[in-house]
Amino acid sequence: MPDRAIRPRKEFGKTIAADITHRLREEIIACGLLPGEPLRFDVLRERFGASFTTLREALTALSAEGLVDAQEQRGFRVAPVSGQDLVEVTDARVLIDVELIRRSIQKGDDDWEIAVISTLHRLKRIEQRDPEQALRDAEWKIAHRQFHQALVSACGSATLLAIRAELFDRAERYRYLSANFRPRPRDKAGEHQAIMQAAISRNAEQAAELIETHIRSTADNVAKYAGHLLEAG
Amino acid sequence: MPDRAIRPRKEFGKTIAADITHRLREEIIACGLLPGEPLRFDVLRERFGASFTTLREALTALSAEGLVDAQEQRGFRVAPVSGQDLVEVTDARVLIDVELIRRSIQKGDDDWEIAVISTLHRLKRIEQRDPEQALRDAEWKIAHRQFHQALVSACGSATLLAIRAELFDRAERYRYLSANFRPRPRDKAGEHQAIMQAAISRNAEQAAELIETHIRSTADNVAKYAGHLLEAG
DNA sequence: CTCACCCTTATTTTCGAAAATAATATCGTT
DNA sequence: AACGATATTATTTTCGAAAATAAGGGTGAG
Repeated sequence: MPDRAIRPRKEFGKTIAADITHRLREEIIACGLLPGEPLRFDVLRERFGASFTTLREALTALSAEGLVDAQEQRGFRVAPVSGQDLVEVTDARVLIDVELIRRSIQKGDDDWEIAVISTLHRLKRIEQRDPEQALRDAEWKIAHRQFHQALVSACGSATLLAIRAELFDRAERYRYLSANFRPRPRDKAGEHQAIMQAAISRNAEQAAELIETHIRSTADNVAKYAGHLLEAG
Repeated sequence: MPDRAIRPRKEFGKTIAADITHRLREEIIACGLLPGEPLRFDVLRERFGASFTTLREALTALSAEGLVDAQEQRGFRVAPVSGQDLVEVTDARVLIDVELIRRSIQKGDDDWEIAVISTLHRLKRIEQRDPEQALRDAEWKIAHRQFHQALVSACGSATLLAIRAELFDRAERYRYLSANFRPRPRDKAGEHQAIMQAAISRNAEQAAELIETHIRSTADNVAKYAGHLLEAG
């Protein structure tokens, strides 16, 4: 494996640019890079071991996703957060997720049901197995994302799924941002269970209602306990 | 104006990359670059007079907008078209535009009404003034875009407006693609007039219905008269 | 004749130097 | 001291050469 020696870092994607895009996205979502923080090339160059132009390509891609803010001739910075933005992202997510879960419930086949059930199962196992938080969080967040992804995966529109994925990422960043300030959520396990049951029993109206409540209550929680972070910038 | 001599091409945006992104977007939408066509750097370099990396940045941005297809290690090509994609874009547009026009009707102030009325007025003037087609088309398309933009501009969500704009561009490309094959549309002027009236009189339900019909009938027309172009790619 | 392999060519991808621009500090004038 | 103009520094942006990768072509073994 001589490649490994020559170019150690290329875990995701075939090109370095795609890899860096992926790593930067993860860091921004997890607030390892804080909202509003300037993204200077010198710093990024050292941190990610890539050249100006490769970094520039990654930042341009993330700019289109709404995670990075490009200020022409004055560089890039992590996209700032705000109460207004949180409201917009939440509203857009409700609009799209509600529609997509309706379509998935209408079109979903056996494989879809299996995906919904198994991703929820994994999520619950993680919640039960390890009441610790540190290790749990990363794994839980992946499982959580996959469950919600599975719910809408049968909607039939790659276009809307791509838009949904971007909005999910933007919302996830707010959850990370507020994670240290808000208490553990009330009964998320119960909510997920109810959503799964409504979906599998093909009760579109109930599933739509539950999803909307789920998304909005999470956002409300963020706003309630991290409101002080949303207007400073 | 010494800048002009040193760097002739920078009409849009402050950076060359932003300018090229803009010009490439226009050409792809207008099908000056055809769906599926490979975008080789040698060719683009000569055509746009920019370097590899600058072009790469532009292509990356357009890739995120769905107008360019990035194939890792194998370059870029104009995003292909298909019947499935047309259906998805149309569906997504209906979902979002219908919602945004409802919100605009609820929130729109005097300035919004003025924008709707005046953009429609301009559109009608162009239609009446110059029954020629060649010159009309470019101008008409701009006015048409601005009218539809005005209708939803008061919705209050920059997030959803950005998503809407991307979908509009993708749909516009299909209209260009089919322009040479389909007859002049039936009564677009009448449809626009009706939409404006419903909006101004704050009849949200009627406006929503008219917009949906408007979007779907345009897409149907494209599929009907340019169907043969949609599966070759 | 077919297929796998290596070699050659075409193309993309990455890099760091150099140019362009913005930010900051310095200085002279009022 | 306050202000504006100018020089200095910091940072971004652009470029084309060089490295990496894919595509194409030919050769020989089976």
